[in-house]
Amino acid sequence: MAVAPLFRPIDVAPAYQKVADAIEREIVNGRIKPGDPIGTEHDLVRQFGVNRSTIREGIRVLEEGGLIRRDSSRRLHACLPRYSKLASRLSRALVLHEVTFRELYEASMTLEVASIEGAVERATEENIAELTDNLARSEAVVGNPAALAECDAEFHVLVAKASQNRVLQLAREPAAQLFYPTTEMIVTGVAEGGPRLVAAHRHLIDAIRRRDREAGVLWTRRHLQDWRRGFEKIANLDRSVEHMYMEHAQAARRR
Amino acid sequence: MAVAPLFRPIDVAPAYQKVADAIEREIVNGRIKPGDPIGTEHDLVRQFGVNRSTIREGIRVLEEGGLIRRDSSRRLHACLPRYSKLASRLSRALVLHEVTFRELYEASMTLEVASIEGAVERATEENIAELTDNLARSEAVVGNPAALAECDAEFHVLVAKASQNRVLQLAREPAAQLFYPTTEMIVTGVAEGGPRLVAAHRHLIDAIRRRDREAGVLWTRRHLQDWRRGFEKIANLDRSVEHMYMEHAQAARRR
DNA sequence: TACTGTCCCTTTGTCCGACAAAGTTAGAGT
DNA sequence: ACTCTAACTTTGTCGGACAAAGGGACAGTA
Repeated sequence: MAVAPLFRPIDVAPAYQKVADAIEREIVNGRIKPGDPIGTEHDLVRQFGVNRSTIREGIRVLEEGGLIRRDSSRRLHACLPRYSKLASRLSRALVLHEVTFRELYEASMTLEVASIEGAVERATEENIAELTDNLARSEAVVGNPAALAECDAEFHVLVAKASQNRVLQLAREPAAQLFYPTTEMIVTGVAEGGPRLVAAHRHLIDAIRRRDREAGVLWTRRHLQDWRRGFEKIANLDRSVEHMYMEHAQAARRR
Repeated sequence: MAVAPLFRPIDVAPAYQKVADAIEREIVNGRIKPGDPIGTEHDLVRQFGVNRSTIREGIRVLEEGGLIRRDSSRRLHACLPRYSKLASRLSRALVLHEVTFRELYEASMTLEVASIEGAVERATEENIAELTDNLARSEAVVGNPAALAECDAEFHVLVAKASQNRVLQLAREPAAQLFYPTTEMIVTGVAEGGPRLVAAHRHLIDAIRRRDREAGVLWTRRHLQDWRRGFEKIANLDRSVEHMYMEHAQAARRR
């Protein structure tokens, strides 16, 4: 029998962690604003009184977390974590957890419907212009699966943006990133896939413009069901997301 | 006019980045399985042929990304990125982007309803047992706002888990983490808040047990509307999520 | 047998000093 | 006012060093 727990484990974070935490605190609580320069490594050495190696380890942590970046000249400054970078972390996690396309499909059905509802309600003229521009570019590349898949991904990002809800925008992204590569495969394999995809986008923009919620939801559902039907022609919905998809995510993260 | 592109930009990533990428690739494509040891820093020095400082910077990157961890004896091994850790990154990003409680509320309404729908459809006996256990603990601490808020957060995690949809589980978490601190404030400030919260949970478990989708959705909506009413008594829904909430996220991440 | 204390080896966290490459700044020259 | 060059600074990497903590083996003790 173990003794009754009398003490909690004490917290002795290593120095590099403390450095990272200290800088993170300043950024998160707003004393350092996005864009503000953090000093040079040498500055930080002086301020924290630790070795440059230690500082550098701390910096790596923050850089990976997206809280600081190095600009063109490699100087450090604070920045707002980019959704797409965070989302690709999540996508990676989903791959490692071997989620199935069925889970992806189900969750996306919810998330994309919520996006379109928000977009129908609150899209601005500028949002609609962006969507229209995207549609024009999609129509131009309807015969090119890779380019069309990219346009499709962008289209749905724009819809989410038009919803003016950043929580939703962020929540849908990881699943959407995993969809992207399959879209290319489907458009390649299913002859009428490309035109149907573009037609759905047209109807969605139209629904947003007319503030027609029913139509928006309907066409989002159809659009996703199209994806599903196409997917089931080439693979099983219960298969787990494959490792190959990570290439895309990795490339995207680097940007 | 630019000359025809003859060369692709060559990859000049720093060495620590290449180290991190190389290890990441092995983990993501499955050659290193979660739990497998990575070897000591010295091993990696030998394998990659770079200095230990460089290896360590690469390790920090992977550690922060959640792909590798150090066990009790500080040895490195691969691991599955934990949802809660990733989610707290996202929560932090949402705070920095100054999202409003309205966005949080709207997105959660969608995500929590989807969770309960999944749970009603697919909850296992074990899921229900966990929820019931949570309910019992909630009832025991109904007079203690902090403890009750924690139980509430856990309850909704369990509902999402019962949906058997890990994409949904992950998508809802960031928003949920930002809710948590307000729940405590509300239960503290609104007298009947605690009992109503527990009652809603009871109805939700009941709906799951009876596979009654309508009831599940209804009570989830009510539960969230209760939160909203409570929140509006103490603050404006259009206020941005405050920096103070990061303390919670930070503490959670450390675990 | 079960527990304790000890010695040794490994590993990590941190430090120091160094240097090449790339970027920045200031000054010279036109 | 503009360009070119020569310092100077900063980053990325390296080699080597050491204290502290963990793990293992081994002996001593109750």
